[in-house]
Amino acid sequence: MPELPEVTAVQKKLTQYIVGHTILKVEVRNSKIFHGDPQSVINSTIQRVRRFAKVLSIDLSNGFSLVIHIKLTGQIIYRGPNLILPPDLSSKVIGGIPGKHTHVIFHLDQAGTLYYNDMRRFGWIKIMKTENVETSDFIGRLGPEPFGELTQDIFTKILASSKRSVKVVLMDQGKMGGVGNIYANDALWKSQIHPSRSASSLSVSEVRTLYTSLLYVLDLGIKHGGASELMFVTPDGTEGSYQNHTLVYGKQGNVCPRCKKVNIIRYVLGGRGTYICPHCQKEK
DNA sequence: CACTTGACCTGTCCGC
DNA sequence: TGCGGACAGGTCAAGT
Repeated sequence: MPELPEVTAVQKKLTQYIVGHTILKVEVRNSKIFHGDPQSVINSTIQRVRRFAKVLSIDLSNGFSLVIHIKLTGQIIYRGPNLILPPDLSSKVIGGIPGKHTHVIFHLDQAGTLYYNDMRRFGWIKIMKTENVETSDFIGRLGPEPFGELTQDIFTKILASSKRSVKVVLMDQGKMGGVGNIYANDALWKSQIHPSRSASSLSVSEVRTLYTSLLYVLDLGIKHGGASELMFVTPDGTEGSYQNHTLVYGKQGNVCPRCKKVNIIRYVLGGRGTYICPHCQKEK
């Protein structure tokens, strides 16, 4: 699911394919997910693609930006003269490109096309002034990011200030930006910390271990190009491979890869699937 | 104010 | 074979 590593993979591919290209025409097929006047981006050139936690900002030459949150099933697919979706990945794009889940199409120069596909329509695209992106509704409220402002010291303060379960705090975008369910589960397993424990109850050494583990699994995710769960693909149709390397996420019933004594179990915490080794991760 | 739960969606999977 | 229900999880609004 699109978390920091997945959105990073999209950002890299978009940068590679669309920077320098000009938007000639915008087709909005579903106005519910598109906010702003499409006319305001016509004939502008794509300058850069930034990422804020799980959100992308495509900055244009005319002072506007396209801010995109792909949520769970959003796909940004690029097709150019020499770059089409590999046929074997068509099953990853439910409904086809363009198809019943294609909500916005950007026609670029040099015969390039950018499709926004989103089966569950949770994602959104907003047009706003580039100067307002960082203080906008969602982005302005984001907490510090791993590999960014989230130092171990700040991480320690965040956990100490909340009685909520540590997993919920890791995934709270207002506390820290970019961590979702897959990497929260894996970081906690690697740290041998039970996800339901109160964040403020962690010892100094546990917090240190968790910080290191979080950066480790996120970095591993980035190296694998993200996890292609829930139809995640990058703009050229390539998939990430972290789903084949998860530590506990989705592994219920498998023996714990560390202690090899008991099986990984799944339970629900904060309304989300949560995976632990009951032997390695004690609740108290 | 801190925190929890349900809603938003639709394709897939499972049991009957 | 078909159908109903559970499930997937990022975020927000409504609830405790």
